Amino acid sequence: MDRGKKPAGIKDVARALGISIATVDRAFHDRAGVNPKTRARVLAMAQKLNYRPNLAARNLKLNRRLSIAVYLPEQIHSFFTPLLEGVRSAADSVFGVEMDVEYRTYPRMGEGDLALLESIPDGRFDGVIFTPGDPAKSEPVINRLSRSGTAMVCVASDAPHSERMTAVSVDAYVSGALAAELLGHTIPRSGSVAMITGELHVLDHAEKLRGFAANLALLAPHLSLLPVVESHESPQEALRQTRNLLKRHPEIAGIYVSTANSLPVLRVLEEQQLLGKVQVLCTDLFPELIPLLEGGRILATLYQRPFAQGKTAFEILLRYLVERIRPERATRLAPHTVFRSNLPLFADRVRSKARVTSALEARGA
Amino acid sequence: MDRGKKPAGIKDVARALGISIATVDRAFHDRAGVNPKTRARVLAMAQKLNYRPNLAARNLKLNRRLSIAVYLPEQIHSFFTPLLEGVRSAADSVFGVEMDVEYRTYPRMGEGDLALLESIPDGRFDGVIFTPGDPAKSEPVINRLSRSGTAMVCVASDAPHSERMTAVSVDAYVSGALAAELLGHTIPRSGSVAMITGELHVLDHAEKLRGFAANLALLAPHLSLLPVVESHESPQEALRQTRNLLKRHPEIAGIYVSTANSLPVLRVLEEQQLLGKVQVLCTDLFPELIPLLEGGRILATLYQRPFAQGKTAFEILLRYLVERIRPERATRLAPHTVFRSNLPLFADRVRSKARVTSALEARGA
DNA sequence: GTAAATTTCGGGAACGTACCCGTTTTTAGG
DNA sequence: CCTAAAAACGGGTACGTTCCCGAAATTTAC
Repeated sequence: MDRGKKPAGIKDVARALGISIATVDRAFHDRAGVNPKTRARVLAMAQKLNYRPNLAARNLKLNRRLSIAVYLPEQIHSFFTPLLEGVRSAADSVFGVEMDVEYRTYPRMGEGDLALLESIPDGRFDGVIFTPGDPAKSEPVINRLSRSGTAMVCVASDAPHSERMTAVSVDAYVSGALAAELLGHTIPRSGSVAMITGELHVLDHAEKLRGFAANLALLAPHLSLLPVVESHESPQEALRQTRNLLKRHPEIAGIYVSTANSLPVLRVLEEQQLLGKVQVLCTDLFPELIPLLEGGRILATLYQRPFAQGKTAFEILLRYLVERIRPERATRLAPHTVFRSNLPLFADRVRSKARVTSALEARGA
Repeated sequence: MDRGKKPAGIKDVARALGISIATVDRAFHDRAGVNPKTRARVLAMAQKLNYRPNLAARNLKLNRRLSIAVYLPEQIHSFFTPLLEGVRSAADSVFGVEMDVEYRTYPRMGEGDLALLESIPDGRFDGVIFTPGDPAKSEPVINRLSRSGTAMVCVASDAPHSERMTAVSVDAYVSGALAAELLGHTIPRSGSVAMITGELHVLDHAEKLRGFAANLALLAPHLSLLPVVESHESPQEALRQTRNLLKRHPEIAGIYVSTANSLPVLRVLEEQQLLGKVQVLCTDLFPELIPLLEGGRILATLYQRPFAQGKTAFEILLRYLVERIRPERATRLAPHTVFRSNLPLFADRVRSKARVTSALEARGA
């Protein structure tokens, strides 16, 4: 069906003024070689006739191809797989823009990401979506590429002091704050709570701690915060530290695990028969967590919506590349609080774990 | 920047086989007049050369224009304004597809929506996004338009027994379930809770009740559910009913208001000095709710994410119109649980209330 | 005043695809 | 084996835009 009068094209404007198409084109694009008066007349007529450039024709003629790189870690699988799917989903639903997307992965954050970024020559890509492992060390590369005109988009993590164009992530402070408020609401009597995190020198984790501590004091004054436990994302370390924590504070009323690596902590709680007695808040969602939520063994998990992060990052990047609309310095998504009752809405996507392939791919769109 | 080798075009395939472009085109489109063997060779070569149709060229040649209607109520303002913004946002970020979008609004659900739909001639639009007021009464129009080839997309509400293509809304059952679980977690002692809804013959509200009742029994057996209160979306009725409720059950421990029209209920609670003592859960987010959440007077609100609903609905519709990808029968979004601590992430969008204009608009994209 | 330099403009090709129309090849029928 | 009909295929144009190149108009220089 193609009802609806088509808006005026460049040749309609030319005909209305009795001038050539070439001149109208020059006027529209502020190119040299057109009399200022003529230009004014053209613009006025364009306005009057409601001129709309036919983007299909423009793209065809210009034949511009966007070149985009997506470099992500494979670990943590349950997080970066859906994130990548989000990027793909957004990339797949682009029509009318020719582009090549190069997907690459590396084992885990901090292992090879820097080398991968550094291998990008100036001007090779129009945009790069990536997760900065060590923000400080990444800065030089990010700045170099940014200055060479490559739009750098951080996702899941951030390098705020670099010259990246924008960053998409979940608001970490709010995650921490939410955890504090939830524990405050669900632990009626006074008691003490603990936070188990990954590495505090990772910005996100530090932010979560800030949010947690501040809001615990504010919204749950009956709860006291024990010293933070850093697991350094190591299962052994997490096991040891958690056992230590529980030995020294057997009366603990709540635990907030602010990293997705929560399984070791949960195992210790399980073996000490504390699951269900201690209020536990986790981070992110993966298959092992589902039965625990369903059984009410843990209160909730703060889902960082990797799919939405990937999708959003790509949309923002594309919008900039096509329309030169500069995004905000950062986009902070709201985490989803997943309880037992709303779990079914999230569990489906998590259960179907697609594999991350390290292949080099390209697609047109 | 336009690095990246362009994929094979139709003429590359033709040249590789030593045949004409026209024949390749016929083969690709299953048109008559091509030898089956030739067709097979063409398809094989296309595969081998990684043929990708240039959508810009195709669109230019076909010159198809999509015609889309978006018919929404103005009331409830705080909900449908962002919903419309979501639609607009999605429509604005479409490149390479020429389309006309006709936005129209009517005062409130049930007032004029049916007439508006009925006024659409067969084949006038490729797709329609709308909110069915009375599902049963809307069915005939929806079916007529659907059969005539118009993709009908329900948003915010649904007409599940009609032949609409798909529907986008928040999962109402889960909303109710979530409310039950939250009250269960935050009310430690046994007590009774009430649900105040709009109209139970509206599918959404009935679903919320189902979810609430079922999960209250399951997850919060210490709470008993009082008879449901129907406010019929009338402020006077809501005031009267709420006063009545509180008089008969002064010991009430929690209230779940499952309609966005929660202000009358809150006013009664305020005047009886119960705000902060009774756990209150609301629905949706509007300016008046913000200070109440900030002050901890109400526990949380179940935000139905109108912006996301609008955006999603448009994306799904466009995807179908362009790529003929049929969506699921329905898309159920997860409501956001907005507490005091994560309120800032939502409050901004709510505070800036853009006006809904009833103008007829068109835009190219 | 004329020639040269400069500005302003128009003609026309090309981007990759779809499709009309005319030409060639194959098949059927006697 | 010839003819006619049908099937298979190729040439060429158009979609709306961009942009090169050359022509025309205008300004500048002497």
